[in-house]
Amino acid sequence: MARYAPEHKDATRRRMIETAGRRFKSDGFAGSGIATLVGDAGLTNGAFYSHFESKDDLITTVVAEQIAAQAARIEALPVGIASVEAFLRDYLSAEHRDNPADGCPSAALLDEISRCSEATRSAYTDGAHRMIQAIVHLLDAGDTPDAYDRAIGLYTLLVSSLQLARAVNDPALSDQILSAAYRNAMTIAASTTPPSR
Amino acid sequence: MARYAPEHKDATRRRMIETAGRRFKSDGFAGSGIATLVGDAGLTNGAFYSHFESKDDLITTVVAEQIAAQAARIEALPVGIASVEAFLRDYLSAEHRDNPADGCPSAALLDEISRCSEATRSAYTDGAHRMIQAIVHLLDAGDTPDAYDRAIGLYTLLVSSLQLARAVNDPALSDQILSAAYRNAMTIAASTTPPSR
DNA sequence: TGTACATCAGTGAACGCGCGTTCACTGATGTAC
DNA sequence: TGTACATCAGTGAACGCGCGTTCACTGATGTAC
Repeated sequence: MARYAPEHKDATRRRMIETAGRRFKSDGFAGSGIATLVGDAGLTNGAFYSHFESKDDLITTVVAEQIAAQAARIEALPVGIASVEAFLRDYLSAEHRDNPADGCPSAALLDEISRCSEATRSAYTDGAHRMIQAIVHLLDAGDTPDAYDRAIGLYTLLVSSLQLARAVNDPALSDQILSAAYRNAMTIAASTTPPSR
Repeated sequence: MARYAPEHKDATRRRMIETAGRRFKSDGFAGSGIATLVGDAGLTNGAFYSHFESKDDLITTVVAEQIAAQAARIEALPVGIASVEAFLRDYLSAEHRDNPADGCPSAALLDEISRCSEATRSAYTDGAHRMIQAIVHLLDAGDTPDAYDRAIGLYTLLVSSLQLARAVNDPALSDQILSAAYRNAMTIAASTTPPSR
């Protein structure tokens, strides 16, 4: 009865979500047109609307997917300060700064999200809760209000440091922002539990 | 010879820069069209190009103006930890969160700036240097590398906390983000110099 | 003081273009007989 | 095994619209005489 195996259309949809994630993180939501998004996935214009209701539907789907992936990455880390250090080095690397398409969705898109639809903001909010929870666990400081505050602080400090390092034109300042962020993040991470070194 | 006093056109230009600053901070660069920008200043479409070369020229002008104003606000603060505290409370207030048009340009626009022209990024970079310098002075911790790192940390922590508080849909989480930012900012501000309370 | 003129800030219609979205269609495939 | 058919993922042209930008113009004003 069905022409293609049921996985076929699903695979195309997943490919769209993946390539759109990369495109949005490089060019922003407003800067990414349907023709480009669909072309990235090797399709043409009209195919879009058999996969998504609208551009906003794609944005919401991509935001949910991207932030969940980022949270999952943190959940997969071993607990403890050594692991935090390794994560910070990776997050605050020049490579991450120079490749937004492969990187953290919050750093690339956070201030655009506040201008998005309620559906998109809800998707982001769910992801933010999960992300904060994951950082609390990573810090291994118990489920205390203080641990929450520090987790939120790490989250925001990292996101904005990457944004600022990407915004400025001066390579020396950009590098300094990344290394300052590392030290400040360690200060916050260790502001109750002392670092292991 | 001249029809109007020379201040007349200058005043219109300044009005455009001011209203465009507010509009950009609410709706983003991409989300603000020329017709709207010019309408905000009480003009019609065609008047735009006798004041600015292009939309990008306006963006660059506005970014330079906005970040300089923000830096000037910090430069005007009295030095010391009590002053830092007062500034943090103001920056991290619900009012600032809920009124992006009146607020900090970095919080509203930082991740869009990395996608702007080199001219705009240069304007922002100049402002960022000045801002960091102003925070170093405000912290009154000497011109040491450590003071620089802490100043950068405060800058990024504040910006992203406001962004995150604006992005999330959940009022309780949003409030928590602001109060967490206050504590973490104080931790960074005081990470060498202890707070006065 | 009154009139003709030059200036030029601002008007508003028009330009080509790319946007998000729609839709009649194509053609590769699995199924039925 | 071979042929006719139904399915439906994907095509590509077209839609109205708002974008950034251009330009011929208007009309309020200060100056010249």
